[in-house]
Formats: sequence, structure tokens, C-alpha cells
Amino acid sequence: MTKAKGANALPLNTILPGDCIEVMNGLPEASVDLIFADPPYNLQLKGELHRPDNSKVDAVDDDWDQFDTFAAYDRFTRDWLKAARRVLKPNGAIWVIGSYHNIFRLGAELQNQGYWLLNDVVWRKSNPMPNFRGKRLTNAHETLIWASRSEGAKYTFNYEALKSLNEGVQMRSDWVLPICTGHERLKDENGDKAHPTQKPESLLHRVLVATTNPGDVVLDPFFGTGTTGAVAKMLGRDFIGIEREESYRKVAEKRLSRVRKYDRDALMVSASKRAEPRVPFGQLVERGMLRPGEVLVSPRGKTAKVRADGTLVGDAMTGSIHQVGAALEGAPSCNGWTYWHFKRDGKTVPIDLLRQQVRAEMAERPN
Amino acid sequence: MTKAKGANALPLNTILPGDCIEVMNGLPEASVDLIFADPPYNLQLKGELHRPDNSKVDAVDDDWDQFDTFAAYDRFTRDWLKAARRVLKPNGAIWVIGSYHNIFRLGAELQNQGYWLLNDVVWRKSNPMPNFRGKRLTNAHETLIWASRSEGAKYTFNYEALKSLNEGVQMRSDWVLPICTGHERLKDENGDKAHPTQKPESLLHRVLVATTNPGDVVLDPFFGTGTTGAVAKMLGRDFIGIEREESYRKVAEKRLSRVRKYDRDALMVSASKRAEPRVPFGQLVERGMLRPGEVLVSPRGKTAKVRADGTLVGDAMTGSIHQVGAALEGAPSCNGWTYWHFKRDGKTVPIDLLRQQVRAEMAERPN
DNA sequence: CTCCTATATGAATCGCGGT
DNA sequence: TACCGCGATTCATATAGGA
Repeated sequence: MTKAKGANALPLNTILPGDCIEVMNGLPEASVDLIFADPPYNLQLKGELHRPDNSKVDAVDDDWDQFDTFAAYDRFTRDWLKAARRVLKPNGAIWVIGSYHNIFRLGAELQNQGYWLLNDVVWRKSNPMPNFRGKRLTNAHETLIWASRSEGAKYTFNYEALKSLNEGVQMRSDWVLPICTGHERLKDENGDKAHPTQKPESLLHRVLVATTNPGDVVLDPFFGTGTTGAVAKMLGRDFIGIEREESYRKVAEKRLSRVRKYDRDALMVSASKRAEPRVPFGQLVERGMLRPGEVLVSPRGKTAKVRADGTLVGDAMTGSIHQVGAALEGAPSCNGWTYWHFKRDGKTVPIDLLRQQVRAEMAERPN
Repeated sequence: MTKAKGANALPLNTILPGDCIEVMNGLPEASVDLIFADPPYNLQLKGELHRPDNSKVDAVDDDWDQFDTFAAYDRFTRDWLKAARRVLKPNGAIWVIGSYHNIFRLGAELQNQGYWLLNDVVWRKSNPMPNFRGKRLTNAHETLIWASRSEGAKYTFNYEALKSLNEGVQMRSDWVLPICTGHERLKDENGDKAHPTQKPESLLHRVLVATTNPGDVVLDPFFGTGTTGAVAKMLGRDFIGIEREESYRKVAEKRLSRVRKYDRDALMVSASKRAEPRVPFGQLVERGMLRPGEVLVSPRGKTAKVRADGTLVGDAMTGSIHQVGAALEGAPSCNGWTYWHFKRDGKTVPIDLLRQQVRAEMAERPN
């Protein structure tokens, strides 16, 4: 399945064993489109934490106080986020997920390293574990942070696809999804859950549809039982997993071998209009769809006349369909395609209809 | 209204002018039961933003929200949180509210100073401002952090009161409340909003019912137009406000003088309404109830294929389940939920059945 | 009075590609 | 790298005004 060859080949669609920082540092830089990371934050982590002098922290050491914990966790966070940033392409992005125990440290360190926060997203669990003792609120959500590698990066966001997922309404930053249970929850040989924090595939589905395209490379440095890889494979994305625990790797390998990719056309997603081919307004005049001298009209009854070169003459104003529209409305900008209308058979029609006709023709006879 | 007397008297139910750090340092230590703090968010807005109708968005561009660097913001955060911790009683607690711009730095510093995080709470806005350019997810929530002064503190939590606020079900960490608009939103003499970020009283109502008792002292170091004070007064708690800007203090004084206990009724409204949950078709795909690539069938045998974003591909037509259904029937509209069917175990079943399953799951554990 | 429509607005890190 | 022109982009409410 690996695509590239040679020394810097990306080990696509495999699970790499070992410590994620070392493994990431062994990957070629600027090679990955998206990172999804669900880092550990509980006491199991103590085994991999180090003090500033690189002496290993002993979990039962008397000096292990709260400050040590935070400092060590911050160092761990700094190191893996730095390694992650190196392997990200310039226009790449990252998702991290956590709870109130660790998410604030993750978010602050992302900002410190120059990642640019795009959204924080709340995964609102529809069936959380209740708080049995009644001493706090039911902890019914986890937080994800979506960040680009740096400010100004051209990150991937499939706006229309997410809008479609939400029945035509803009997707919000709070996502209601059930936790991972039932058949989806992987069991070990004893019938116990194979991993304590297995994420639901629905969550990864939304993340990957939103912020990757088919063929993108998705890296998960805390692969666990491989939810990221499974959903990436289904959706026609390549993945790289890193996992230090052999038992998790085994479960994940088995899981991935059973996953199948969806049909190619099922992976197509509602496209953004920005991706449509550009049609100069003048082309409508050249093609005779509009005559020079013809009068266009705005929704509020303002008029302008079409010239042979595809410009408009309005009231004391000449320019493009957009410029004249903006000037007449006193607006900073204007989409002339939807603003201007023409008359055919007594009906008033937006000129965008003509553009759609041209685009349809172009699709039939591509140049 | 002041209770105590002498040099260390607490200035109860008053608004203190000045910088909150200096003022807090002038208050007696260990004297306050709860702090609610809505500090500057450090938004880093560049240009202007217009709605699609070309109207300009009134941005938060006030001087008090400007910080040059993260380091400067962190210094400010460290200083006021330290001053706040000094005035808190040993069993006191704090709430802070913020967005992704600042909440991670707030949370990390709370942990660094020895505050003990109890919950993070998500305020899910029922009517947030959309993302007008379609470049990100709608920023539809803000985050609150609830923390005790230190680990092991006997903090106040009125479990039963919150349970009854939530119709007998344990209160969760995500709260759906509308933003502050209409009559509740305070206006200046020009009729413009008096403060750019006024919080809804319903939010403070829930916070104070949950984590204070009548007679408790509530301190708000970023008092603004005094929502904390107003709700505290309604609920029979004492408050101390600190506010630098004279104009905000004036508005708050006027507001507080008018507050009456019966205003409490208005606060109860938002919790009770629970609409039929909307289930987007895309969610069935995300949840794996339908696979991308799966074929749906109409009663008259027309077919369409499911895509990963919850749209359908029909004959020369792509769109929502409703749009494709309407197009295939040549009808102006179509209820896709009853029109489209899928096959399971040789039987043909309407997709509405899947929606009912999702709704049933949601109804088991509402909110 | 009701009903309907039009308008206003909210803590926002809100283009992109060609020259 | 900076400028410039095309052209894409919104949801839930509250209020006001007209029928």
C-alpha cells in the first residue's frame, strides 16, 4: 500500500511501533496533511515522563507532587507537539482531543508553538457516564481543538460537506454524538474492553470529512485500537499510526484488515462553489447570451447597460458587474452574478443562470 | 447593606472602581465565598467583517481587550488569579468564562496556582452568530471552568437544586442557554448596546444556584454592567463588583437599583423548553447506520446512492434526501424520510425508522 | 387585536489567485 | 511581496411596522 519509495518513503497504512516522538522525528518533514491526536493524560503516563535534567520520574517518588506532574506533562506535550509540527505540511492541520484534566495545557502549548487555533469543538456525549456521587456536574463532553500549522495557512475545510451533514444548516462547534459502545467497542480475549478510551467512528468520520480530502495522509501518534486508521481507510484517506503498546497494535491490525473502503463516488462530497471554473462575464456577451446595449436590473430596480467588452455602464459609473453593483448599493463589495438580472419572456432572471449554462457546456466539452 | 464594620469591613453590594488586582489586594484575605470572572478574551481581530447582506459586524475592538503577546496576557492572568486566590475563603471556589482564544491559558494557570478543577462547563448558545464566510465551524459555545481554591476543599454544590432545574435529571456539563438580547440587553443613551459582551442572567442564575448559598459573598472582578450583581441580589446573595470603566459602573448602578426578587421568574424560562430533537440525515451515515455507497430505493423503484456527507446521488442530480426525491418525482417538494427506503435482511424499510431509533436513544437520556 | 413581513444583530482570531 | 479584482458568504431571535 505504500506509495513512495526510497529512504524517505512514507510508511503509509501501517502501524509503527515505539515512542511517538522518536518515530515522528524519523519521518520526513512536511509530509503529512492532518494529525489526529488523543494523547494520554492519566497516571499511566508517569512511566514516560522525564524531569528537566532528563532523569526519569518515578511514579512512587516522594517528590512526585502536583507541580512535578504538570511540569512533566507540559514537557511531554511540548515535545510531541513539536515533533508533530515538523512532519506537518505547511498547510497541514491538527486535531487534539482531551478533557479538563489536560485540554488547557494542550491548547496553551499549541498556541505557544505557533499553531493557529481555528475552532474548539465540544463533543457532547449523548450517553455519558453519570456522576454517581452527586458531587459535581455530569461530565458529559470532551473538547477537541482544531488548529492549522501556522497563522495564514490554507487549511482544508469542506464547508459544504459539513453543511450537508447537518441538513443544510452550517455546522456548529458543538457535536452531539454517542460514545463508543456495542459492536463497535473492541473487546480483548477476556471479553473486556480492549482500550479504555476508544473513540467512536462517527467522531472521526466528521473530523476527516471536514478537514481532509481523499488521498490525504492522516497521522495518529496515539493510535490505540486504530479508530483513526479505520475511518481513514473507509474514507479513502491514507493513514500512519504510531502505538507503543503491542496489545493495542494487535487489536488495531485485526480491526484494520476487516475494514473496507467505500465506493469512489460515495466519497465525493458536496463541493464548494469556489472550486467551480471561473467564467468571465464578457463570455456571456461574446456568446450572444446577452446583447451589448441590453439593460440589466437589480432587485431594487436599479439599472445598468451591457457593453461589448463585458463591462456595465451604470449611473455615473462604469466597470465590472461587481464594481457597478457595489457602487450602486454603496456596499464594500457585491456579487454581480446574483445581483444583476435580465428579462426573457417577461420573466426576470439572475445572470448567474447564464453562467450555470456555460459551466454545464464546459462540463460536456471540457477543453 | 454592608454587614461587617471596622478597617477590614467588606464593601458588600457595591461596585469598587479601579484595577481589579489592586482592589482585590486591598480586600481582606479569605473573605469571599465565590468568584465569577469574565476577563478579557484577547481576541485578535484584524480587519472588518461583513455579513452576506453587506452590513458590518460590530466587533469587540475595545482597548481593554488588547494584549500585545501571549506572554503579556499570561502575566495579567497570573496576577489577577493570584489576587483572587488570596481573597477566597479556604472552601471557596471560582468560575471563569472564556473562548478558545483565552480559555486554555486560563485553565492552565488555574492549575498552576493550585486551584482544583471541578468541571469545565460548556455554554451552548442556542442563537450564536454564524460564521459568515464559511471558513470555519460556527463558534456556538463558550467555556466556563469551575474550580475550588485547592484540592480537598469542601466546595459548595447544590446537587438537588440543579437536578430540579433540569426536570429531575442530573445536570450535565453542557448548558443550552440563549445569548443576551432583547429587553435584557442594556442600552446606552444612544440606544446602542452598553457593553459588548453582556452575559445572560440565566447563565449566572445557574452558576449561583449551583455553587452558592443565600448570604454568601460573590465577587466579580470584571463586573461590566453587573449581571453577576443583579442575579446575586435576586437570589439573596451579597456581591462585590470591581470595574475599571466609569461608563460601565454607571449602567450597572442603575441596573442594580431596579433589581427586584420577582425578576427571578424570568430566569427559569430557558431551562424548560425542549423541542423535538432534529436528526440530520448525515448523522445516520456518520453513525454507521447507513454506509456511504449504499443504495436507497423509492416506492416506485427509483434509486440513489448515499455519499459520505449525507447527500444523495440520483440520476443526474445530487442533493439532500428531500431534494433528490423531489427532482425524481418532478414534485415541488418531497419528504425524503418517508420517500427513501433501504434493505435489511431482504426487507425494504423506510429510512425514517433509523431516525426514530436515534430519537429513541436521545430520549432515554435527555439533555 | 392578530398576523405577516421586513429589518436588525450577536465575544469573530471569517479569501484567493493572478500579476 | 503587495496590490487588485473577482465573487462567495448567515442562523436564531427580537422588534417594528404594516395589513
